[in-house]
Amino acid sequence: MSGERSTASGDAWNTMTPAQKSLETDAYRLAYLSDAPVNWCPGLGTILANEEVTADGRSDIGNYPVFRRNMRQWTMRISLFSDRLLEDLERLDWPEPIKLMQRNWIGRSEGARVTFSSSAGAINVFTTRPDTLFGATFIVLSPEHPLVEALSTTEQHESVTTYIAQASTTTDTDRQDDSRAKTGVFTGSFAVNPVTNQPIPIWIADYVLMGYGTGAIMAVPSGDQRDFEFARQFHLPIVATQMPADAWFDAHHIAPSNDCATWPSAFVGEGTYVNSANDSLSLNGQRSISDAKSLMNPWLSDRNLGEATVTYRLRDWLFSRQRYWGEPFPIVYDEDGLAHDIPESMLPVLLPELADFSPQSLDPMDGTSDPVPPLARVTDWVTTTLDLGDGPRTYRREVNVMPQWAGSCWYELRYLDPTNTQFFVDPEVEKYWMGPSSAGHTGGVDLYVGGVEHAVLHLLYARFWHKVLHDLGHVSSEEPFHRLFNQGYIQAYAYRDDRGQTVPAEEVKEQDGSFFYADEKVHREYGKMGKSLKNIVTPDEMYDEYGADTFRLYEMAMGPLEASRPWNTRDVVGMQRFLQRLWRNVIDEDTGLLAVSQDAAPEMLLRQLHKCISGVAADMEALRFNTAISKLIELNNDLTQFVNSGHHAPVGVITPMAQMLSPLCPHLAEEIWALLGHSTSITFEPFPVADPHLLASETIEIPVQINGKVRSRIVVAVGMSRDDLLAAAMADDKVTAAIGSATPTKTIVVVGKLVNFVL
RNA sequence: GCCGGCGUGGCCCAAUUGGCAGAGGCACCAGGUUUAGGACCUGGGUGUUGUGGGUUCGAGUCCCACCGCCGGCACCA
Repeated sequence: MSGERSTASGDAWNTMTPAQKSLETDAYRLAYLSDAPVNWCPGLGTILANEEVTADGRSDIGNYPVFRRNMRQWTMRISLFSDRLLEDLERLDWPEPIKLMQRNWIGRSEGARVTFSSSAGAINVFTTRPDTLFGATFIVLSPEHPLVEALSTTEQHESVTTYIAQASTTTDTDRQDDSRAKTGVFTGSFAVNPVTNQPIPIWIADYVLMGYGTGAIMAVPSGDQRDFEFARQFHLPIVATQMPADAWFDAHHIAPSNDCATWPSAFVGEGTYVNSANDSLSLNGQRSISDAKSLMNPWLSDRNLGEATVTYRLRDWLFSRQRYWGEPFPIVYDEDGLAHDIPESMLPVLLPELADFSPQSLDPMDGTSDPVPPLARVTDWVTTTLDLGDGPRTYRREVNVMPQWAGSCWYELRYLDPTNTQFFVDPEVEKYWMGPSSAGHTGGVDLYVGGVEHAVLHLLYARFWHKVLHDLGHVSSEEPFHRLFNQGYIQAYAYRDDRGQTVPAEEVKEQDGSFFYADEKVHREYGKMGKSLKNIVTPDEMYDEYGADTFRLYEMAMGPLEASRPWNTRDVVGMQRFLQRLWRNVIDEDTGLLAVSQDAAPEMLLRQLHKCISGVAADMEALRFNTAISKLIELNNDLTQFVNSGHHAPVGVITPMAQMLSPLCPHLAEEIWALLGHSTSITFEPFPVADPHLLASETIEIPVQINGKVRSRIVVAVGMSRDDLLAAAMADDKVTAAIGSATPTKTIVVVGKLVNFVL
């Protein structure tokens, strides 16, 4: 392959104007200027990426309304990576739910593009069910579809215009309310169904979205519930192409019939094909969808009427923001408006210093306002004179900035080599830390702990970015984060007033089981701690009152890392008490001096220590910090009893304790370490190793059950054989009393665990 | 509506993965002590493991159905 390609227009490259050339190359760029519908959020004063807009059409941050507007903006061609982003999920050690969320967001859908002819030219539709084409009895276009105007007949023009206007003011929330009745209007024109050659009416309706597929569908009411509802609503023909199984008819309490007039709903599933034949193609009698598709698709492509194709839900990434805080684009425009990238020697482009960098304040509800980036106000920065190779000329700087995600797409790489002035990361350094560990391994950071809320934001963007860097040869790894661990949410009570507004949770007072905010009664709910619910407890408050070690310990101890769990400030004190007990075991509070003993610890305490080491080591490995902490508290409680009975804490116990505690409460552990006389940081000390001899005990208590209920316990030697264990159990008084004269029908002996007699 | 996660003492949570329901923290109770009245010491476990079935000698754990809470997606052709 030479890499040569023809231009989109077919013109020869050297005959094209700079503007035409720029347009041509932009079609291949990963970052390109696009004039397309964007998400305009006046409440934030900026546009947003699709991923930053919630399902009900509001901003992910701040919960402001978002409006669809056409604007010229920088866009990243992430959609080009759809398949790789999807496939490589298989190779990642990530929680299944996150993978699923990314799969859903990418939304790969296999189907076919089918061409219908019409008076206004070809109409392309996307369908996942080309096998049902014989049942396509009408076409539905999105109200925003470019052919709508040309297809509207004179008689229908007025109702079409009215409908379009109405659809444009319908909010996304209303449009997605599936309990809403189907709406739509007839355009007056007809298209030809390519397999039946029959004219079918062309309608417009807002249940067809311009942003997905081609913005046009072939409606098969017998096989699609939405199309079915629409056909019933507007009395359009419904033709069955598959005969449902008898069970389907039974479930709907109707007699089997391929006359859809009696059907209560569309049929989706495998069924024998009917009514699906023309002179050169017959699906009749076929039983599987995939077989029918494999007959239909070649028939269509042989006649240039369609082809198998793949559609994605993932759209390109809207990359401009109208804010001050963000990386400026290294782009300037010449007097013709053409974009030029700033050469490496002139990088980085720095933000100008501003006294006022606040975003413009706009009415959050006014979708007609325009975004004005703060940088546009800095006229002497915007206009600049540069020599880009053809002498000093005046240029206009790009005034949009990059979104916050731009930096989080590669910070993990920069962390590897933060002082390097030649490369963003030295290739050897990247290879060492993040390179693939074996053939087929994706590479990436070994463990990444983060919240689920980044599932289709940061975690998708960073993967895309990393693949671009990989393709360009800058990194050896194919993925940024090989293993992902999702910590749970911290949850807390939140309160709303009668208008549905959240009120600051810390100012709410409880009285007789009801809750009040400034004398107004409010309603309690429960959810993720965060700004939107105004139920945040800031770490700063915790540091002030309890210190960072206590705060850290509490957060780790309150439950499994991956579980969401409620914050409870009054529980925090427990961790502080633990640290204080530990401190008093090491330090004489009256003198402030170290009070540890060089004497060997008694065997009992040593055994407890090594049991603790063994357990904590395993817990740490599995990220079970909550159980690790409980084991350390247990050991410290044992130590407390020893100290309170007139001893000093043995240094042989305190030293490994400090080492184990260092990752959990680093400040206190470091302090103890220094007091023990060490001159280097505890951070670099190894984790203690348990002594197997001190872990093994000589005897063990075994429960003895009669019919599965514990009736006695016997103490036996560790490793006692099956026969001896059974004999020991039968010799127990309580057991013989319980069995009496009966003969056990069955005896279960699990060595080292239990004995069970079934009577 | 669909998908995922979770339901264990008053509360947050453990339970060696099918084997004695209880490790740790909060709260509570009793006693002790004190310069300690939200930070001391000692002792105390308060239960139909969400509900109903099933498998098993044995179920918090596995299977089925349902209920509740949390999160995600939702006219995606």
